[in-house]
Order: sequence, then structure tokens, then C-alpha cells
Amino acid sequence: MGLALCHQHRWDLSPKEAANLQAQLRPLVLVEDALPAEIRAVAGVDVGFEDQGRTTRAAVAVLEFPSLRLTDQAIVRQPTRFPYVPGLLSFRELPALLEALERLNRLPELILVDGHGYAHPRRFGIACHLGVLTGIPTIGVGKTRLVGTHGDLGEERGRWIPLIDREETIGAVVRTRRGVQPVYVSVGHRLSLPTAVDWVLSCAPRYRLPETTRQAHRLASG
DNA sequence: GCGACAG
DNA sequence: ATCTTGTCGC
Repeated sequence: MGLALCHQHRWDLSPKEAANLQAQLRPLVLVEDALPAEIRAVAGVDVGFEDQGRTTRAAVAVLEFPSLRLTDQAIVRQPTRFPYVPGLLSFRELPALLEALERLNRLPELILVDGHGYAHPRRFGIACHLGVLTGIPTIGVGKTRLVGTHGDLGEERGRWIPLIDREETIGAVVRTRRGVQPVYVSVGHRLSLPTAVDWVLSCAPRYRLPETTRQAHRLASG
């Protein structure tokens, strides 16, 4: 609560004001590699809902890298105060997620977010928003597409092709596992797209979704 | 006006 | 996201 992590700006905004704030914060996103030399704590964050959506449950799972062993976790419940609006997901999920991060014993050096980063209509998805507010490198890992188009992706694990929107590469469609739907990876903050893809593949050695995301999802829902 | 639309 | 049973395939 006391950490400068939480009240970076107001959260009680109208959808219109929220979109304006995204445009204002977008220039703060860094899409070049600026990560710590050694990364030993990678976190996954996810949100689930209870009481027909009235309660938001945010979870953070910290895994040691490269063992991918769970070393720390936090779960926070808050009344839901913003509706789901495509393009404004961060205003619905970040308040609870930030409080969960503050409850960790130690902050992670990298965070994989359940949702897009730069692959967003205004190039400021939830992964970018979380990165800018915390200063921690972040990666957006989406299960489905929000914007952008792409060609055919090879079947072999590790293959990836660019996700394009308005003539610009905004992310990558990545095959983390053969025979299943690919995931959509995009830069959140403080790293490049190739680096983001590498990290996602390193964190998803066996299943479609990264272990970080799987653990966070288990805490937020399952 | 019509279709698309992260979680 | 959430509400929910069975079913197909490795």
C-alpha cells in the first residue's frame, strides 16, 4: 500500500478518460532490451472473478528461473470496479494486480502477463501498462488475438511469425507446443520482441502456456 | 450501417 | 472471465 507502486494515477475513470490516459502513458513504453543481467525470479500474473463478476481475484506466482519452481505467491480480492471493455482491460485488472505484487516478499525481475502488451489498438495493452507503472520488464502473452493479422505458422515448437497491424509488427504468433493453438506474444516494457519470444519459450517448455501463467491462473481461478 | 472485439 | 457434460485423441 505504501509503495509508490500503487497510486501512480487515478483508477476511477470513464472508458473515455481511460483511453485518453493510455495515449498519455504510451510514450513511456520502452521496446528495447533493458533487463537485469541475471534474472532469477520470473512472475506470472492472472485475474479471476467470483460472485458473478462482483469480486476480482488477482494472483501473482513467482518462479525461480530456470528451474521454474514456485518460490512465492500472493492472492488479493477486491470489489470489481470497471467493466470489461476490449482495449481497456488494464483498468479492470491492474488495481488488484498491483496490490498483489506489493504483497510479495521480493519483486520479480520479469513478469509475464495474461493479456497483450504492444499488440493493442493503441499499442498500450495491460502488459505495457503494468510495466510502465512498476518499471519492471513485462511480456504480454495472449491466448487469442485482439488486433493484427498473420500468415501460416509452422507446426514445430519454437516457430513464430510476426503479428502485423497497420503495416507494423506489433507482436509474434508463437508455437509453444506442437498440435495446439499458438499464443500471441508482444512486448510489454523494457525488452525487444525477439527477447520476449525467447523468454516465453523458455518459460513454456511443455505446455501451451508458460508455467508462470499456469501457476498464476491456478491461484486466481482453479 | 456492419462486423470485430485481450480477459 | 464465468456458467457447465461429455467427448475425442495422444
